[in-house]
Amino acid sequence: MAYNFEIIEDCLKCTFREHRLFCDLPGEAVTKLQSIKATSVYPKGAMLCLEGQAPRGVYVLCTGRAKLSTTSSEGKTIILRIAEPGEVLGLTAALSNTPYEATVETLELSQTNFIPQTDFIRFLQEYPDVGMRVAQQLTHNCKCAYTEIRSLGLSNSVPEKIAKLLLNWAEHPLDSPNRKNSSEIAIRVTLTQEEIAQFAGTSRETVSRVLGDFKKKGWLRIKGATWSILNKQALEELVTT
Amino acid sequence: MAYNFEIIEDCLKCTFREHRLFCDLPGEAVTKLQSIKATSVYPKGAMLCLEGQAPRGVYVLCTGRAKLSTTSSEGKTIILRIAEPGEVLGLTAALSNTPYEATVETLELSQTNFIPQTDFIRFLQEYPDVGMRVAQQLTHNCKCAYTEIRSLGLSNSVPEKIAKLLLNWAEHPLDSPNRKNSSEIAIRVTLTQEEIAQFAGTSRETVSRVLGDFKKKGWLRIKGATWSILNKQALEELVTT
DNA sequence: TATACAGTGTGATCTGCGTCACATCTCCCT
DNA sequence: AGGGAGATGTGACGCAGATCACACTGTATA
Repeated sequence: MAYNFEIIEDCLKCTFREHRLFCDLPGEAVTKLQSIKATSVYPKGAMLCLEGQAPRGVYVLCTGRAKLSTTSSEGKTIILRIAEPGEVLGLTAALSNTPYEATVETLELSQTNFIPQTDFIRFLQEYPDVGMRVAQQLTHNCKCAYTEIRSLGLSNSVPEKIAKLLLNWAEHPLDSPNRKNSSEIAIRVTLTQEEIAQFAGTSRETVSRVLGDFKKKGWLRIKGATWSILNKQALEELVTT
Repeated sequence: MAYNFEIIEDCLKCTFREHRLFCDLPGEAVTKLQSIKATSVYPKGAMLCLEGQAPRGVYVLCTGRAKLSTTSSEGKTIILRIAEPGEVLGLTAALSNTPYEATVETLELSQTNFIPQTDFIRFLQEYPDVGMRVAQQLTHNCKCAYTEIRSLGLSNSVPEKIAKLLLNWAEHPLDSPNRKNSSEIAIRVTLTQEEIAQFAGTSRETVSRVLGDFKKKGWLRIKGATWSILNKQALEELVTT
C-alpha cells in the first residue's frame, strides 16, 4: 500500500458512506455505482481536470480536498471554491457535455472514484434517487459561486474579504485540544498566501500585509498550518455583507 | 385583457413550449404541471422573490426577462444574471429549502407560472424527465455564476468588464433590418447605466465615462435602447480572459 | 554543509476608479 | 405646457491596493 494510506475500494464497506450525499444511496444503486467506478489515489498537487478540456466523466472525491480554479489568458488565477470529501466534481461539464469549467487540483493526498460520462448519464437515468443527489450537488455549487460573487463584488476592501474567508473557514474548526479557551477558534489552513490572494481576488503582497495587520492587532495567531482566530468579533465587525 | 398582453394559460397550447427546456416535457408531465401551476402576469419592476425570504416555490418565466441580484447590508447591489424566457427561477432555494439566494425583479412585462414548493418536489419525484431539466437549469445557473466570477475576479479594468458584457449581449443580436452592414451588431439594452454598473461591479459614473469613451472611439452607437457595436474587434482586444 | 527554491515580510511608487458635486437631458404625469 | 423625477454627462480629488524590488525564512535536494 503506497503512501501509507488506506484505499477504500468497496463502497459498500465505506464507513463514510452514510454521511456522503452522493454515496448514501439505496443498496442496489451503490452496487451499480460500484461496477462503473474506478478508484484512484492522487498525491497532493494532482490535476484531476483541466479547464477547457472535453468532459470525460465525474469524480467522486472520497477523501482529501481539492481546489477548483479558473485562469485568464494572462495567467491570473482565481479560486472558485475548495471541494470537501464527498463532493462530485465535473458535474456541470458531464451533464451539459461542455468543457470543464474549472481546473481541479488536489490539495492533499486524495482518493477519488471516477465514473465515465456515458456510464454516469445512464446511471442517472436508471436511478431517480441519483438525480436528487446530483441536484443537491449542483445547488451547492451555485451557492458557493454566489458567495464568491458576493465576496468579490460587494466587499469594500481586501481586509473585509479576508476576514470573510477566515470566518467562513471558522465554521469548520478543528477539535482544538484546549476547547476551554472558548473564545479561540483553531482552523487548519493549508493554502499559501498566494492561493488566499487568488481566493480573495487580490495580490499576494496585500494578503501578507493584511494578515500581518490582523496578527499585530491580536486578532489572529498563525503557527504553521494551524491558525487561531483570537477575536472573532473584531473580524465580524469588518464584514458588511 | 389588461396590459394588451396575451396570457397563455394553457401550457399544452403554448407555442413556445417545445423550445423551452422545462416545458418541453412528455404530454403527461405537462398535464400534471398544468394542474399545479398558477399563471400570473407582472408589470416591469415587479419583485418575484426577495433575497433571504423562505422559499415558497419556483417560477417558470414564460415571457419577459428578469434581473437576479443580491445586495449587501450597506445597500450595494450586484446583478447575478439576467434570466431569459423559459428559465426556472428559485430552484436552488426550493430544492435545498433555504432562503432565496437572490432578489428577482422583472425587467419587462412578464408572464410566470408559479409552482408551490411541495407540489414541485412531488412533481420532480414523479417524473424522472423533470429531474434532467432541473439539472440543466442548475447547470446553466452555475455557468452564469462562473462567468460572473471570471468577469469580477480576472478582469484588469472596468473597460474590459464592460466590453465583456457588450460582447456577451452581442451573442443574441437583434434581427437588424440592415443586416447587410455585416460589421454592425445591433442589440437591445434596457438596463440603465446604474444596472450595468451593478453587473460589472463598478460605479455608475465610471460606466458613463467608459461608454462615452467607446462612443468617442467609434466602437459603439447608442440610440435609445438600441445599441450598435460598430467595432467588435476593438472590444475583443480589450478582453484578456 | 552548501544550494536551491518556495513561501513570506516590507518599503516605495504610481494609478485606476470610487466618491462627491453639480450640470444637463429625457421622459412622464397632471 | 410646465414641473418633477429619474437617467446621464463631466470635472476634481484622494486613496486603496497593484506592482516592482528586494530581503528574509524554512525546508527539501544534492
